[in-house]
Amino acid sequence: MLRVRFAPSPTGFLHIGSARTFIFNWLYARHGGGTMILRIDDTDVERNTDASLASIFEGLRWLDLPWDEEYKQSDRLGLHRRMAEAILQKGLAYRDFVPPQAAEGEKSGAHGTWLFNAEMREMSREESDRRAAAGEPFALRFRVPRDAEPHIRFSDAVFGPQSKATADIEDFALLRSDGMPTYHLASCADDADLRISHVIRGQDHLTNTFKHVLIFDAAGVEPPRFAHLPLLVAPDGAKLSKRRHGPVVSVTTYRDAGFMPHAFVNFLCLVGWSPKDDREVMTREEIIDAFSLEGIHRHNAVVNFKEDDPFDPKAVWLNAALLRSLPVEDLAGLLLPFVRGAGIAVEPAKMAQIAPLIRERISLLRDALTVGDFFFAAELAPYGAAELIPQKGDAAMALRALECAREVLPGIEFSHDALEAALRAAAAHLGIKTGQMFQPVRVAVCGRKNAPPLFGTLEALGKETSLARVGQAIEKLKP
RNA sequence: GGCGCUAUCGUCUAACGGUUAGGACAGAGCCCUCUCAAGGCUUAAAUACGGGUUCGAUUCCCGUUAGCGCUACCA
Repeated sequence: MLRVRFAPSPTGFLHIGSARTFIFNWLYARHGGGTMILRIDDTDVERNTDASLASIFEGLRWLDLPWDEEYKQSDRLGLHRRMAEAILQKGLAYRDFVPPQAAEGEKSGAHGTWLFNAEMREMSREESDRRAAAGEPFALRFRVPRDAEPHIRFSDAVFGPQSKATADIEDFALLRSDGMPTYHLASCADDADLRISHVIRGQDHLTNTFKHVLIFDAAGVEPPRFAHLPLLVAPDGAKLSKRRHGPVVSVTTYRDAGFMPHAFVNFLCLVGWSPKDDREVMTREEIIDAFSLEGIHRHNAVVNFKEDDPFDPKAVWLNAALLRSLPVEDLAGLLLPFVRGAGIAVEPAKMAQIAPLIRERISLLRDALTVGDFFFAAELAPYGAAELIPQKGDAAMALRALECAREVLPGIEFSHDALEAALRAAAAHLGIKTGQMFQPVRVAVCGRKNAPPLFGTLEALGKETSLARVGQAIEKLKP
């Protein structure tokens, strides 16, 4: 039975590297007809926050990749302690009574890797039991079998055969002196209990895996299969971090800018994994179908964001491509809450008229606010009269064009075809090029030179607004 | 410091040991066109370095360099 899990710790917002780990797990589960489990690894009571937990759920729900089962480690502490106790009873762990601060000093003096405190490791069972019974606090440490087991080996589905000398593995903690399990213990105990078949996680856990293999062995459990993912890094090569890179790496930043969940998923898939052919724009089903652990890379990948632009250009392009492929009525529905969220009152019918005009001009949903600002604003942003002057023309030509427009527009139906016919006729009547006719009108109604196609724009704006803006433009041009 | 991992265009990536080292994004140019886009075409751009093995190495091995990760009673 294929069972995978994503196990975030609620110590910050959901960042894109974590999101990718979730996505890869989800894809692997769906590809193999398995079960996707969400497990909150909240054994670090000191650093957990409710806000973080909320942010993680918010981000994951937005991805729209539903999971099948959900657990929280803090509900399962009994299980963790039972496993710790079993390992202790087998003599494969021992109590360490050295207070954390004192241990710190001892380790910093060590050359190479600190391995263990001999006094604690070799303490008699009687003394250990007596001190524990007396209530003296202790951490439980794993007794790494350096003599019996010179090497620990496992085969990683991505990185291949892995081996490490036990002489290089320290006696790591299983239980803290407050009785809480450490990540290593809790993670392994839960993976075993939840019958996780594949652990797919970040490469930062690759070297931890030797410890985990040790724990599984000590517990007498067959370890799951491991697959480690290369890390997502910043353009300077540093691991993506919440602290250093801030909200640019938060999933909610993408959501709030108007990424489509699937475009975001599509982008993240392509970073660190490849379908091995030239496909890039893929549907969810295509990705599920193509997904395999063999397609995952072994080197870190850069998310190409900048100071002034937090989004990788490819992610933006993927999103733009997805928006363009949407039926216009769907796009209008997506745009509506974005525009309204900016405090602009707009009716669905009007949004439906605007959507096809801006759809090839926006990459993110929020771009509608800038690309289509003149549709939403009652008053146009100030612009210079010079903007109204067409190519190879002058102010007089602009004025004639606008006055002609003011004359013919009131008498026609404001539909695309009627507008086009009227304005082309006007150009012919004035003896100027169509562009020289259209450009002053465009600037008059949009307030800038670069804008969506004119006739549809006039239609969406309506007769009243269009004529008012043409009138204002004429005023600008009058001496 | 110790241990581990990695290395193809600016970025994401493809290439049974034999390819003019392919694609995409971003860039440049041209076309289309009422502007801007979108679309089409064209273009520039890479195997980190040094040794092997081999008839032949981006591909296999070793070394160097660089980067990253772990080295917590964090996860």
